[in-house]
Parts: sequence; structure tokens; C-alpha cells
Amino acid sequence: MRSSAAGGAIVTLPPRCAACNVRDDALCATLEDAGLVALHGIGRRRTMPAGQVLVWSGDPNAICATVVSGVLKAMRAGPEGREHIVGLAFAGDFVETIRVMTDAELCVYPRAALQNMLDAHPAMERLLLRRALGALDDARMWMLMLGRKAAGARTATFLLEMARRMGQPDPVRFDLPMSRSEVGALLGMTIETVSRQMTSLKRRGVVALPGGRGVIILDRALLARAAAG
Amino acid sequence: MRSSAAGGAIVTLPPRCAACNVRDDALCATLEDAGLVALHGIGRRRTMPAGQVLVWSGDPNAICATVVSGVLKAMRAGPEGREHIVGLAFAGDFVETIRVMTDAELCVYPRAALQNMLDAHPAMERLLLRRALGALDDARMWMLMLGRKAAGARTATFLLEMARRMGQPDPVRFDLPMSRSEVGALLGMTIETVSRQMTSLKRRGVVALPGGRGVIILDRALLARAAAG
DNA sequence: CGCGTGTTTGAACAGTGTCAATTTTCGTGG
DNA sequence: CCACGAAAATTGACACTGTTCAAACACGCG
Repeated sequence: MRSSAAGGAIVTLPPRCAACNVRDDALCATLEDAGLVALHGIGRRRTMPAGQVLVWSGDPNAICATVVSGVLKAMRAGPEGREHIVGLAFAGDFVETIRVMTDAELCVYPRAALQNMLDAHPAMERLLLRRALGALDDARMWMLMLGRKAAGARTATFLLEMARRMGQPDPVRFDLPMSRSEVGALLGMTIETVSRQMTSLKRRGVVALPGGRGVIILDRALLARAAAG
Repeated sequence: MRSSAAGGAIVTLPPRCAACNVRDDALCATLEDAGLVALHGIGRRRTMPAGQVLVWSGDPNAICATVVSGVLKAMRAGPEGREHIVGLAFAGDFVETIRVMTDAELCVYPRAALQNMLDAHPAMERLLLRRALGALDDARMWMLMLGRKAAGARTATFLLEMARRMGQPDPVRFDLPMSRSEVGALLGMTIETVSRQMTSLKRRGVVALPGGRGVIILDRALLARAAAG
């Protein structure tokens, strides 16, 4: 489309790229010909057999790749080694409804103005990317939990996570920022099941539940073990 | 920390920012003082009561915001209006195991070299960001499914999604790129349940299942209705 | 003090998981 | 091309977890 259109192009498009079927979908789509040549120079095309592991969890020398054909899977190891697929990659929106849960203060920026800021500050955009990847990581951890863990383990995991994020001064005592109904919506369970699991943890002496929202972790080790279940 | 350290600073840090408790965590962390002043100029701090809706799904004039205090929730509307929480935001990794599912070709780049490319081509980094946000969106859709949908609806959703992504030439007939066991790992169900749901769809005339991996969608409307479950 | 919302508790039921046996599919060698 | 064996998929019976429906309870507010 845009290769040596006006006739006088100096660069020669690598043949592999010129014929590539994901040329306009992949990262390469953002590059002009010269950039594409540069990118081609640092990369190699490899064919891999089914079943091969491309990246190991925690590998610091992780590689990045564009899928030209075939299907790849992203996995997570569950509690006892059982693997769970958390995403698929093939060759080739960001729309939610946000509602304030507790009273909150916000710094609000118009989208267009923020875009200008991003243009002027590449580091900002990079952080935004890191954040998005972090959120993706969270989402996949959640998927793993929803797909594999039972109600008790979900509840325990939830309490630990809330203790980590809500228990700022005191990591043992905190108030949940939401109702049982909202906890249910988050964990994919009914209000009744949430309540039963909470009561069960209370009866076993793992936590105390003062008032409607309060949580006191009495035995963190037990709670962690319940979360692994 | 880094405000007018060396004495001769020209810019004045907005008092709100100087005292901000998420100053070093939020997007602002990437900005030097001048940039912070600029960002402060385009934004306003707002206090919102619990329960208020900040962004509506599909709103084109979506706003971006940094949470200074409080807790927000990201929601998705389920099939019959029931909402499901898919994420939380508080004041203030990217590690998976990737395995090749089918034979595949890849363009592999060393991480460091790719980083250089990103530095030289801002548009590339922007696309990377968009991709990450897209993946996040996918992950949250999946969370919704895992949290709310029953086995039959999950299976139907999965088949529709695979038809969309695998049924390149023919949107009706395609081969699954994975075994029943892998489908189960993806949908958070056992092999047996996957098999039962598949058989059920076959018996009802919704799909045909030639061979071990083949899928033919006989009644897409029925399949879509099953996916809404 | 009573009312309403939200939470807890109980009992019956439906849906999945588990265990186990059978059938089908697919690759290999005859 | 057919036969064989291993791996995967299907099917059935049963236990168990979580949902549903319903009622009792606790707390905050007028």
C-alpha cells in the first residue's frame, strides 16, 4: 500500500515483510518503510512446533513476538500445579461503567488535554502502558480465581487482597468499602454464599467481623491457607 | 522530594500537588515540576459522593482521572441487566507462561532491541498501549463470563468467539485449535462438563461436531441465544 | 419505638465435579 | 489399505457445592 509508492523510494522492503499477512494488523502497522526495515533487522522469523514453551513465567530474558500464524495460549499455574488458560493469541475498547463506591476525591482531566500531555511526555505514556499491563495481570489473576477456586477460597483471597489495599495503617483491622452484595458481584457468588463463607471464617476463628463492614484478621496464616484451597 | 531542590527553581508547585498523597504513585510520578504544573492546569480536583456514576459505558467523551482517595468499581452489565464488578480502583507485571498451541510462525525480537524501537517510534508504543487496553477488555469480558455464566452459556460463548477468530474463510465451519482439556482450562470447567455441553448443543441441532476438533455452526441464532444464558 | 434496608440463617433443589467404564479418534506399523 | 494400540472424548452414576426461595434477625433512622 505505502511501500515505494511515489517511485523514488530508497529503502527496499524485506520480501518477508512485503508478503506478510499480518503486516497491517501487527505492531509493524505503525512503522513507515524505514522503520520496518530497522525492525526487521533486529528480529528473526521462527517456526515453532505445537507444544513448545516460548516464555517461562518469571523469565527475565523474556522475548517479544508477533504471531504470524497459529495460536498461542497464556497460562497460569493454579494452587497445586494445575494450569489454567487465561488468554489466547491469534495472528494479527476500553469501555466500562465506573461508579464511585465510597466517597472519593479525583483529579479529572479532559481526554483531549491528557492526550496532549502524553505526546509531550513519553515517560507518561510508558507508565500508562505499564499500568495497563499491571491491570491486565490483575484481571488474569482474577480469572484464575473465578475459574478454579471454590467459594471459600475466593472469599479468603478477597479478604487478603482487601487487607493489603485497605489496611493502610493497620494491616489487621480495616473496613470493607462495599456491601455483601457488591462482594458477591466481584467474586461471582450470591449474597447468601458470601455471608455463609464469612460466617464460616468467623466461626473458625480466622477473622472477626465487627459491625457490617469491619474485618479483623485473627489468624493470617489460616486465612492464607484458606485462600490457596 | 524533587520540587525546588537546588534552590533556584522557577516554577511553583501547586499546593494541592505538593501535599498530594499519591504524588509518587500516580501518573504524575513521571513528570518533572514543569510538566506537573501543566497537568495541573488542565485538570480539576473533584469530590464525589458514593454511588455516583463517573463514566457510562459507551460514552465517547470519557474522562480520565487519578484517584486521590476512596474506592471505585468497574462494572459490566450482565445478560439481564445484572451488574458484575470486574475491577477495583484504589488511591494511587506481566508474567505468564506462553506455550505454542498449534504449529506457528513468529517474528521474535530481543526485548532490549524492541525497547529501542519503542523509543524511536512513539506511535509504536501507543499501539502497544492500545493493545494492552484491548487485552484488558478481553480479560474483563472473560471474568464476567466466568463469574456469572453457567457451563452451557460459557461453551456457546466460546464457540462464537472461536468462530469469529478461527473461521477466517468460512465463518460457519472451522477447527478448534485445542483439545477438550484445554477448552476446560480456558472456561474453568472439567473435560467432562465441556463434553456434555458440546453434546447437548449437537443434540439440539445447534452445531455439528465432525471429528475431534471440527465445528460447524448450524443455527447461529440459537447459539447466540445459548451464549446469552 | 417501629420501620426499612441489609445481613444472616435454614431447607430444598439444580448444576458441576468426581470417579469409572466405554467408545471414538488418530497415528503407527503391518 | 487395513489393523492395532494409545490417547482423547464420551457417557453414566453419584456426591457435593452453590443457588434459590423463604424466613428470621440486626442495625440505623425517622
